[in-house]
Order: sequence, then structure tokens, then C-alpha cells
Amino acid sequence: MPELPEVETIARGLRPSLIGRKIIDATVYLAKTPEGEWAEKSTFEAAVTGRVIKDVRRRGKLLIIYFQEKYFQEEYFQEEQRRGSSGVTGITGMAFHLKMTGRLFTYDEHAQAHKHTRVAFRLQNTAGPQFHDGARGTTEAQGKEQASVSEQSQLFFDDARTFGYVRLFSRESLKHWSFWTQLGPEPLGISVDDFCHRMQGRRGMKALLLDQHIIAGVGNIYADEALFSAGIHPNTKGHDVPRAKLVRLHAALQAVLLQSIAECGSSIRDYRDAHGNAGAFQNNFRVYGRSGQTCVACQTPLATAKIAGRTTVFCEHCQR
DNA sequence: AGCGGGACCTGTGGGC
DNA sequence: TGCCCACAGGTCCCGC
Repeated sequence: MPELPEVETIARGLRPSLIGRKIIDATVYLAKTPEGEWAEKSTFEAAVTGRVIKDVRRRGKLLIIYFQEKYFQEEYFQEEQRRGSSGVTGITGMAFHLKMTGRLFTYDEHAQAHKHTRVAFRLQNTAGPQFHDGARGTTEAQGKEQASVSEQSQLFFDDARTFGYVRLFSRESLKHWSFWTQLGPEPLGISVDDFCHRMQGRRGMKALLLDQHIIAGVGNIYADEALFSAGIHPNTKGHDVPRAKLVRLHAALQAVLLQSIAECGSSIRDYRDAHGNAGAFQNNFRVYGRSGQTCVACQTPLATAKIAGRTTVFCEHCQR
């Protein structure tokens, strides 16, 4: 379920507890969870070890952890030299796709991996002078002393249904990751003109909204909610929708996404934010999950159909 | 070209 | 209580 607002909420929650932390080591519990050119268990584990987290961001439904780059870090250079040319140089971050049931939680250092833990990262709080410019004189002994007193924590990637993945990337490898290169623009940043242009395809409106190449980050929940809000039938072909209605949809989509982010996302079954808290936007659903109930606007019973491969709930009276 | 359907998964919940 | 099965859904892929 994590769609744009949920992933955004997770990123915001993780950011303060991850930035500046160093990955002490990682354990891959499910071999298929890492993808891409550094997917093999021991390669993945070696490749993330020693990285310092620079930032946590979102792109579409992807949650991205950026690492500090090696040329800013003498320590990195030494570590990569020690590893030799094992093909793990140049890595700039890792991208998580949570799919339906993926979760990213931070825990204290004593937490144990459990049934659904797919990858676990042990983290060390590296806050200290050795990471400031011109302070590379820190000795190994000082480093060890700091490590022993600094706080440790863990980041777990849990995923009951195992559809989720994590992928290490370098600047170069991103160019060859087609999902990344073909990802459409962010719905919260797209202009009205670009949005209308992109939504004028031959396919049905729901299929267009769900297509990550056209716009990134919209899933079943927010597609249904935005279409209801704009009064558009999910099966209407994009090129048959008048521009005025596409303009309304652009505003409706942004409004529903922003409101959901403000309420920390929607919690249906699995979804929890980085602190294990449920979101509240599910209380604002007007069509999603309301099959058979009446339309909040006209009291007509809501219709349910399989559209673009998804269960779709809509109002036949309000959406045309 | 676009759409439907299958595959990938497992926890949940309704029906009996 | 317990069993069976449909269902949930993001993405890719295949075939019509």
C-alpha cells in the first residue's frame, strides 16, 4: 500500500534518525530482496558496510537513502582500498521499493530480526569531529573509543509478502535502471500544462494515473480518490476528457496527496510510518474501500469494478 | 497499442 | 474451531 504520501511520511520519519549514521554492517535474510548489480548477499553486505548516510528522500514510491560520497571521506577511500576492486566503488545510495507490505523501521541495538525481516542494517551514530572538514587527524584509537560510547541502532527492512526490494546504485548504474530512468514527474511538482498533456493518452484515466511512467507515485487509493474528487469516470479515455476537467484533476490529485501527507498517510492493515505509527488519512476516504456504501455527495450506492487490473470504486452519478 | 490476465507472495477474513 | 478460498496490490511480462 505505501503510495506517495506513505513513502513521504516514512522518509520524513527516518531522516532525523538516519542522517549522519554509519552502517556498521548489514545482514541479508532473504536473498531475493536485494536487486541489481550488487544484489548477491555477500556483495551487498560488503558494499553497504562503512557507508555514512547523507540523506533520506522519496522519488515516486521509492524511498532513497543517499550515502556520503567517498571523496569527501578519507575513511571511505581506505575502506574501498581495503576491499580491493570488488566492484563496490562508486555506490551513491540505495533505493527501497516497499510494494505492498514493505516497512522500514529503526530499532534499538538489541532488537532481533524476526520472521519478516529481509535486510537488517546495524548503525552507529558517527556525530563527532572526525566528520568535519579538515579533521581527518582522528586516530584509530580515538575512533574506537568513540564507537564504544556512541549510540547504536538498527534499520530493518521488513516485508511479509516479499514483493519489495532494495537496490544499490551508483550514478552510472542509475542510467541503466529502466524503472528509474522512465519514472514520470512528481505529481506535486508537475505543471498543469504538463499534467494535461500527459493525461491525454488513449487509455482510460485510471490506467493513466497508475502508470508510473506518466506520473510517479500514484497508486490505487489516490487514483480513485482523485478521480472522484474531479468527477471523472475511471474508464474515460484520457483524450476524451475536456481540459477543464484535467485541470480539476491536477488540483484534486495534489490536494488529496497533500492532505494525506499532512495526516501521515493512510493505514490499511500493514502500513506504519518509521516510528510504527498509523496514518489517519484512511478516515477521509470518499470512495476507496467504500464498495456498496453510498456516495458522500449524492447518496447513490457506489459502484465497484475491475479497472486497469485494480478494484475500483466510484460513483456512476458523480463521475462521468 | 492497449488491455486483460497471470505471476510473484502471504496474511487476513468471510463463508460454511 | 477449523478449513478453504478469494482477496489485497505494484510491477513486469505475455498473448490477444
